[in-house]
Amino acid sequence: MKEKKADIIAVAKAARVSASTVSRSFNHPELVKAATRKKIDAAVRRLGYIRNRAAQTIHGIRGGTIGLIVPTVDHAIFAELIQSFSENVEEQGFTILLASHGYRLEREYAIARKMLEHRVDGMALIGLEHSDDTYGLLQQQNTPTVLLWNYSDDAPMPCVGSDNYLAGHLIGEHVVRLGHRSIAAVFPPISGNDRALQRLSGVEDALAAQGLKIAESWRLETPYSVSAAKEKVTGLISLSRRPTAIICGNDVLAWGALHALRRAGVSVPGDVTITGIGDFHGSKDFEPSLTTVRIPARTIGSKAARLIVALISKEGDSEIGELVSPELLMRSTSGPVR
Amino acid sequence: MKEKKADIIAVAKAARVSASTVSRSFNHPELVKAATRKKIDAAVRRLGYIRNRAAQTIHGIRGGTIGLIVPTVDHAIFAELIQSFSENVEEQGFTILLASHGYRLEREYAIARKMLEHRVDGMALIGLEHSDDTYGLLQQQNTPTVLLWNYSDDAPMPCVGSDNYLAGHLIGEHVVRLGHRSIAAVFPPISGNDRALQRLSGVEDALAAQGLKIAESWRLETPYSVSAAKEKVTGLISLSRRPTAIICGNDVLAWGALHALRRAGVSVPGDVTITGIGDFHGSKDFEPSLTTVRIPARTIGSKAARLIVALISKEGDSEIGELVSPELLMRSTSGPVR
DNA sequence: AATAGTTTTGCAAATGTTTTCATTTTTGAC
DNA sequence: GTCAAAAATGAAAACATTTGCAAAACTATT
Repeated sequence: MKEKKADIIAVAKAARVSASTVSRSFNHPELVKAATRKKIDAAVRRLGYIRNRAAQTIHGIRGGTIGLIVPTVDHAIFAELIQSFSENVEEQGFTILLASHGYRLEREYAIARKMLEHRVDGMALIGLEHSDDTYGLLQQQNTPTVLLWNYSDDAPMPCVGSDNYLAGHLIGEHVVRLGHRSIAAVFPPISGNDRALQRLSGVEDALAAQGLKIAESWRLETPYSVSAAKEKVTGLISLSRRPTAIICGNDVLAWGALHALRRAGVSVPGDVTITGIGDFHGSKDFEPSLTTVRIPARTIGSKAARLIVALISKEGDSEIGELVSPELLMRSTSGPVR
Repeated sequence: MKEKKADIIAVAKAARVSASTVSRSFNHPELVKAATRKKIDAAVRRLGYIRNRAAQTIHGIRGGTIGLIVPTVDHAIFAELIQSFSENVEEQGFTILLASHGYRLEREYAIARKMLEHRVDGMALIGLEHSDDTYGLLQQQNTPTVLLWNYSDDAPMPCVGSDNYLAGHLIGEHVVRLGHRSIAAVFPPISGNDRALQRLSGVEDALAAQGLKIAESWRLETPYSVSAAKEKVTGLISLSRRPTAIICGNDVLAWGALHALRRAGVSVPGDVTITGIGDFHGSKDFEPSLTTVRIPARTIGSKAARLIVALISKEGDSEIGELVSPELLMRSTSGPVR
């Protein structure tokens, strides 16, 4: 265990060539004679040599890492996005450096800094809402960056995502069009979460267009979890006056609502309409299947991956991002008010 | 945009000290006079300097990264584990380098190699089943490594996880104890997935202890998804002879089964008993609530984080890992055969 | 005001690579 | 068998840091 790990010089000695040749054999194999390459490969194998990326990064060579900062990994919503993004980025030879900030924007700044210390080739953040420090840092270091999940024309950086305001608007419109007037909303906390805020605004505006408004007592805020939503909704429907529709900020909350109603023996959509946003895995196959707005996480992930790689390699800041539209999916949990 | 990024020498010049002092001010602040430190900090801020970890890694200094390779991020099961692991590891100042291999063990080897090139301080892998190459590589480089999710006394490396065989056994036992004799199983593909294999063996052994066996036609293999499971189970219950219990390899599959039965109007647990394994978010609040075996992902994540950090800092390979026991949770989807 | 400690700093070497440029070796044509 | 051109290799400088050691600058003591 004492013998230090092999470095390029050890390999060179073992193969009876110079270090330069070994280096070349790795980075520009076409410049070294096949026979020599073979000797080197053998030596590499024999010594268990593993090149040191850190040492090459020092020469301004790209390290092949992309920093990805998410609020949390543990949401169906992000898990799918992360998977798709990382899959696509790995295909291009990059590895991702992942961290989560738990919806605390100062943490995000600290993490971004640390990733920059590691000299990531690019960065990806969730949402458009970030501290000025974070934006400043990224701009000043001019690190290729993409903003995921949300799209806006006047975002300060290239972004790939959906229009969350529109998503909210679509679902709000759908619900009022069904004739609902007594409408409740169940949303996650909106601080540090522009996605949720925009969805809610979209819903509110859609209702307002018909002169409707969500009563204060029907506007529930709950953490992202089936269990919290179920509890809140159970409380909601035990009230004397009960809404005929409950618009949920995302599918997980809608699942919670659905379970609450089932438990209480309230029929969906007969008595109450439930809607989600997101179209997560499982929503389509829920019984009854969930009416929601599709926000295609996989598509966003892969487009974002393509964009960041382009940004990194071409240094062309021409690209401004991409909007992938949300789509209303009318399924079985929504129906006309009776 | 043309001016190259500030390096330590630029900072030194700006602060009118030597590079060594700047370096010290970062790494051993107690060795430099407060006033000097202040000058340096000011210069750092003014120039927007960000230290280059790559350059220090070269000096054998720990880079503060831990490689984490998972089959996929996009499973409730792993999302929770990853979140917990990364959270805890970040608290200790580490960042994780994440990649997924999609259940292909050769990919895992390639990824591990790449992470080693990045000189990660430690590695974490899912499960105990890995290619010999991977094990060899890690051993030979003697990189601190922990195996997550699965625990076995005679694992070749420290592991933190649950006993998946036992989990399967517990649920199998529970089901036969309820009097079921016609039992079906719905499991994910077991290739490259020792967790699933062990669970299945546990179930089978528990049944075998009572002389029971799962009929070939009742042994369903489905990808990890609500929708696939729902479809398979829908097929299963349309058969002329129908099982009285369906044991699912994990909670997601159980959800699919539950939806299938609901759809078909089959009562649970009246007509059919359903069980899961995992106790994912949402299983408790499902209606009816899912009988399953709890495998505490968060606990595993945090214990593993603690272990890998200990391994990295102390180099003490004393630690051998930790078993966190699975626990049977009898809820509402299982009942006596009628 | 001189001395002995102590605290701060700077110099230079070291780290593991890549790359430029020069040198050596090989090849092909005559 | 020569010679020029082409191909392959090596030497040394460069990259952004850290660190051991020695020098310089302070403090405290007399």
